[in-house]
Amino acid sequence: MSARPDTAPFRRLFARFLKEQGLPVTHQRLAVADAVFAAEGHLSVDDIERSLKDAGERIGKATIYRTLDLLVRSNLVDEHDFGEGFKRYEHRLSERPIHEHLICQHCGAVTEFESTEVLRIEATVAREFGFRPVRHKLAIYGLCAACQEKGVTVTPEGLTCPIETV
Amino acid sequence: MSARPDTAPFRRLFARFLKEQGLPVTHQRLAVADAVFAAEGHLSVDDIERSLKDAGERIGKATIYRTLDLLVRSNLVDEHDFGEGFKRYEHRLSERPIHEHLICQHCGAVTEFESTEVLRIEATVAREFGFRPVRHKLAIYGLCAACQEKGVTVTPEGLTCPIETV
DNA sequence: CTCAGTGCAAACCGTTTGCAGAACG
DNA sequence: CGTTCTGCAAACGGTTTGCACTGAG
Repeated sequence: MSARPDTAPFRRLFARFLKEQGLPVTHQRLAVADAVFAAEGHLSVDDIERSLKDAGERIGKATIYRTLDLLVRSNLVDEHDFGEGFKRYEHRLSERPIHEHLICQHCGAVTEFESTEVLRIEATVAREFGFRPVRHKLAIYGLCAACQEKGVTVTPEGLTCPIETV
Repeated sequence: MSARPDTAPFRRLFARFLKEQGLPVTHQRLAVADAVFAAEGHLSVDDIERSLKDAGERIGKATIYRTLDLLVRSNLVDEHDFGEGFKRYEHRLSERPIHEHLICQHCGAVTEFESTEVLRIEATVAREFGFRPVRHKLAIYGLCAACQEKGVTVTPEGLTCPIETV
């Protein structure tokens, strides 16, 4: 349970970004950044708020949202939407700079994986459509191994394929 | 401008789905289904509401949302979230049953493309993580060809990579 | 006739914004 | 000290829900 890496270097990076943009380096901004950098998973705003409260910080939700916007703009943090009705945030300082997500539709577990094939797809669309890719999001939804072992199955209730159109 | 395919067969499919589920086949449900089947692009709820109003239908927003839920459950319609703060809906009756999206960050244009490589990626994660893929979403964000020709460029304001972590 | 569906409006909930007071530079 | 930020609370906007009424079966 010693998974608390030193966040100081990351905090310093964020401070540098703020200075470059001519923005004040406030205690609250550093505290929010710390909360995100210290965590490993995909954090909701509620997660961050709780983490700050546990750390004894008294920071309003509005400030958290405003700081997350800065963190995303600084490229130090990625914003995700896993279709839960709210956003999640993940720092980019792991050893997996580009990765995709596997989302279990039953338990909600999120697994990360890397795929160089997506880069090939990007290159293909660049060639074929003249599109200049900047960023991509690949999410695969399904059942994780643990849920399959528990005997969970997806219950299809829709019309079955192939669709007869006549 | 004759892009108005016959929606009757699709409407019949949806009616069949409703009957299979023991749900009443109402005028409103068929009207919403028609509006989605008749359109080609990725529709917002506002688009659908407007289309229904233009067709002389007086259908409340709540009914549109409730019917879209049924259409998605029937597998006749896909739900998308392109990060605009609301959902978009697209019927599945085109000749591109599985396709991915190219989203221009400047003009918002959405282009569809097919990629068999994503299926290979799905197979890989199935093998590697024991994950059973059901559905995926791949969206590539960047600049479309038209915007590039207009001289639009992405203005990076964040810290530049690679990130020095010390 | 009965029960589910519809329309309306209010509730919901994550997120954004306006403003008086606090803090960075 | 001026400008920007912060916290609070109210506003916002897409979506959902409660309820009296309508309509499908």
